[in-house]
Amino acid sequence: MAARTVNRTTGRMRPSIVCCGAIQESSLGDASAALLATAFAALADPARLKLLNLIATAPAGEACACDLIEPIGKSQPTVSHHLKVLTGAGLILREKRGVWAWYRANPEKLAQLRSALA
Amino acid sequence: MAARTVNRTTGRMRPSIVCCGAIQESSLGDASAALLATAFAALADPARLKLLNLIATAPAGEACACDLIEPIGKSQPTVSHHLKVLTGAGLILREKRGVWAWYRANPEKLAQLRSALA
DNA sequence: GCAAGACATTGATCGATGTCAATGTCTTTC
DNA sequence: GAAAGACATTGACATCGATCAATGTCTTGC
Repeated sequence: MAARTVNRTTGRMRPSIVCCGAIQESSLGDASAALLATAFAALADPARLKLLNLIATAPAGEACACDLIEPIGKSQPTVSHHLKVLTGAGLILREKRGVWAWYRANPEKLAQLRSALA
Repeated sequence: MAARTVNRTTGRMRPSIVCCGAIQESSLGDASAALLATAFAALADPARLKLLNLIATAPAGEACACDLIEPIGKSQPTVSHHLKVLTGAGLILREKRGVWAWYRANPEKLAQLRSALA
């Protein structure tokens, strides 16, 4: 198992870290597997997928927490919990503005997970 | 919420079904969210990510179950359970050949999940 | 500073899930 | 057909996670 592999198309060296093509990478390590599993676990819930969808498709690319409770159909603490899980996984970013909390999607993290499935 | 959207690059109509760009799609439905959540749940475990990695990087693109127990470091029933979860999610395909069970990755399903994160 | 409102946190409950020992079901071989 | 071996299934247990009511912590207006 090589610590580094050569990208066949670019010819450049590609370090065998978590961020790229984890499934196709040789010998996925314990730490990498745990990190990826946590990220995918954040997506393994219908309510969180809906939240991420609502946030990603919101006008101006951001959504207020106050507008996310009704469409989810769960209690305010439950929605807050799910938003915390998504934030903790790095899938969404939180910004407190006055009394309100605004969330927007994190494209880099989504791209990272996408490439992990390559 | 539009039932159909137009792909900006191709100009062709794109049906708003589960398979493509679920996160960016408007109003993710209950059924779609549940299906996607199940698929991501199958990836939300380090042992299963390692199994998928081992299978995807195996010579000839397939791996025998007998070769997957030792690298995972779990009991045989546990590994069998994880393989069943991955198979049930459609991420890997099972073929029984004589006494042995051979597994290979399902590229279509992986591509489907990748595009759901777009 | 007090009341109101927006989120977050806590504590409790209950179902889902990872794990393994024991056992079952096939297939192959002698 | 009996024995051996490869996986799968079952049952039991412990842990994790989703959910909500109650409560806490801020910020904003008055």
